[in-house]
Amino acid sequence: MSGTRRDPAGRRREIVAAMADLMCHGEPKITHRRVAQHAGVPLGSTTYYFASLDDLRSAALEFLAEKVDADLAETAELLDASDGSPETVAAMFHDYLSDAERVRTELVLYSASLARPELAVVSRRWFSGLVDLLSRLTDRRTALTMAVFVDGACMHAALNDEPLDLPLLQDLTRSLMTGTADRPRLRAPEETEPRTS
Amino acid sequence: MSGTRRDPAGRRREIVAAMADLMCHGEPKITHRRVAQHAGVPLGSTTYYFASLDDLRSAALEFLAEKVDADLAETAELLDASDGSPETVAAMFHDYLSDAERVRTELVLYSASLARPELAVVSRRWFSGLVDLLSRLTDRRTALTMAVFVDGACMHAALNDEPLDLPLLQDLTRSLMTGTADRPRLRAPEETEPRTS
Amino acid sequence: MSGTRRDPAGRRREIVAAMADLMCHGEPKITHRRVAQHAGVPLGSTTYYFASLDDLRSAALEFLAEKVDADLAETAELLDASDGSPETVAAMFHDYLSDAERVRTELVLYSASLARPELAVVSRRWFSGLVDLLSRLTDRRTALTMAVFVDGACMHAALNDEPLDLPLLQDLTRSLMTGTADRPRLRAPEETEPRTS
Amino acid sequence: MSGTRRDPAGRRREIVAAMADLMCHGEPKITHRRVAQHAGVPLGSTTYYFASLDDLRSAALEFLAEKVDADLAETAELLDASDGSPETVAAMFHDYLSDAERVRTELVLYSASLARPELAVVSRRWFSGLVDLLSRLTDRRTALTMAVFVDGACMHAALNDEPLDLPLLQDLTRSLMTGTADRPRLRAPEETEPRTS
DNA sequence: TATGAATGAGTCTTCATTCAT
DNA sequence: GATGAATGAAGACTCATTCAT
Repeated sequence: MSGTRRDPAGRRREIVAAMADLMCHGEPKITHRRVAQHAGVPLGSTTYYFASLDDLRSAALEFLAEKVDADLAETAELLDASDGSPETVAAMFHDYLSDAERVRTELVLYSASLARPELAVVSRRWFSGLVDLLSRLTDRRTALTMAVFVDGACMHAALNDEPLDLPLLQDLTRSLMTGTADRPRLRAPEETEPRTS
Repeated sequence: MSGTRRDPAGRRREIVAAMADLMCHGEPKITHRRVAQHAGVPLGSTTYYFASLDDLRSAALEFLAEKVDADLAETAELLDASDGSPETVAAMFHDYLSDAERVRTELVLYSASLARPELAVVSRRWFSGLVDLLSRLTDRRTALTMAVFVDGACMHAALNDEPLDLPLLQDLTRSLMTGTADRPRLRAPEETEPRTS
Repeated sequence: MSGTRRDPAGRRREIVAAMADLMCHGEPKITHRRVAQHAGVPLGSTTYYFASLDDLRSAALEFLAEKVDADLAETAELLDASDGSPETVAAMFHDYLSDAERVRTELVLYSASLARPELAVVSRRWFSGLVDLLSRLTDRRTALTMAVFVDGACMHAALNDEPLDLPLLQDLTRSLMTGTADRPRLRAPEETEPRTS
Repeated sequence: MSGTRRDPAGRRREIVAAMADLMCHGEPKITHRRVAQHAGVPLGSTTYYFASLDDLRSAALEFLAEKVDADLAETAELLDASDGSPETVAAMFHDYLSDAERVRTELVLYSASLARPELAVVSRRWFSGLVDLLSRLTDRRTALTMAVFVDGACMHAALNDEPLDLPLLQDLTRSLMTGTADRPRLRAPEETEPRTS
């Protein structure tokens, strides 16, 4: 009955989580009232725990960054327990991209960096964390390439509400990790139009 | 009488461009006054030409979409005039990613899509336009893969204020387009700790 | 019917005057709403014309300072047209102190200087203006003394809602300006208690 | 257990003193938090000891009034122990006016009276106390005149952060108490522009 | 047509006050 | 008895929008 009240840390976290959630859903007009309502706390609480709405926003972004770190760590474990084959990696990518929430989080983090340069640090941490992770499987340069691709796949997933299909991811990882594609892909520009020449 | 005045269409466009510019720079609080100031027009103009701020915002996004289309068309021409080799394509990517403004525009368009689903159409148009473009060079599936990578590279460029380096882009395009990498990249997990040599 | 509206300067002045009036009456809690109500204008007007409540307060103090200057100038004219005798000066003091509004204004100006050192300039201008004025009648040192006394008399009048009585003012001016009192005033401390010793 | 705690009366007094101090320094926005911080006590204490902020404010003004009374009493003693000569009185005035804190206190008390008529009682008590005091040295009417002057000198000191110079005070007290100035001070208006000499 | 004065709705923020602990 | 978490009322301030000119 009273467990909920008088739990400063918990309440604070609830508010932050609510703000983060709204941000990840692209809410265009986030106000104290909206956050309070979403968190199920009275208006005053949002201002009691945070000196300004901007502070709350910062806390939420930090919160998201931690979530990203946690995801990264979790993925690292899975990776270590796996065989590290392109197929497995592709499957993990697919799983990752299937989590709409997570995918949006990344987009939010990225676009927030635009307006607030100090946030770029967080986004870059995510990115370099991913590169580090992939470096366990391949050389650093390829890991970087793969990470860039994953970012693009995130955008794509955020935009289409579904991840790229698994076979494509498999092809890509195989191609990048082994340097061997299953078939030649070059096509001359002319080829596009004419059939019979 | 001076030529600058009495050009309704021009003034309207100035306002739209100002709004678009502010949006691309991540301005957090865009108001009529801010846009008017940025465009160098009186406050009243912004409300005279647009029924609401939201209308103006929509016009700006349309404006950006057109810009994207124009970029796409321009790139298409360049591509047609080129030899279509992976190196050339990589160079074009590099050029494209070097334009910070453009790269930001894409990120803005993407994150705006999050908040306003109707915009996802615009973003998807950009993406499929890119795929169509690349399809002139390779099969549709590879083109899709490349487009995803370009999106990722855009995010990366927006975040780091500089594009990925050209060699990496070259490796990637070559790898995807020819299915041939210059060297094997797979590294077995075991390899990290050599057993018997 | 429309003369009142669309008169920016006039409306601005109304608001300033309302604020000044409230300040002079020692209103403890001056808010936008209170000023708006007192000036008979809508709430928005008070924020439209002044970037902040503090700006409005500053404008009001400037307004009061101008009023003080005007009073000073007016008094100067009266003084020039007078015979400059102590009696006349005393009478003018009495008139001055009889204006409750004016007397309060001075107190407000003084106490505002406490909280906002930049206002001390205004208060000092009033004071030195008074000294200059009195310097036309007597030496500067005596003028200073008289000005200090007038300040004290202002405080007294503000506190008691009525000026010091005329005879006292006459005695004082005569005493200071001529250096001649009508009777000796020294009384030995012992004299207070014992009658017969 | 350390002696500092468990001293309700002492803590109460600390809070009151902190409030009084803030008031005397012209703090524009006095809140519970501000007082608590200034007094070095927890926020709760300020509401625990005083039913409302207004109560606390009243207590502080009472506190200041007592301080004024104490000053008055102390001055009375000094006066009784002195020779009561104008020079001595002037020196005492000078001492009094040299205490910036005290001088501000009076101004605060006066201006507070404006907003809260019930405080005028306190201010008048100070003033009549001063008159009583000076009445031990001279007739009541002159004492009143001197008290008014001292009030003016307080304003002047508060505004300039330093008291009037001693010689001026000496001249004034001598002039008022003996009715004898060291030199004639009248200057005829004509004198400004000499006619025929 | 074009502009800026005008206004009130809505937001952030502060804070007196209450009250669980 | 003391304290700080908690909250809603209230104020400063912003600004979209309206409208007189």
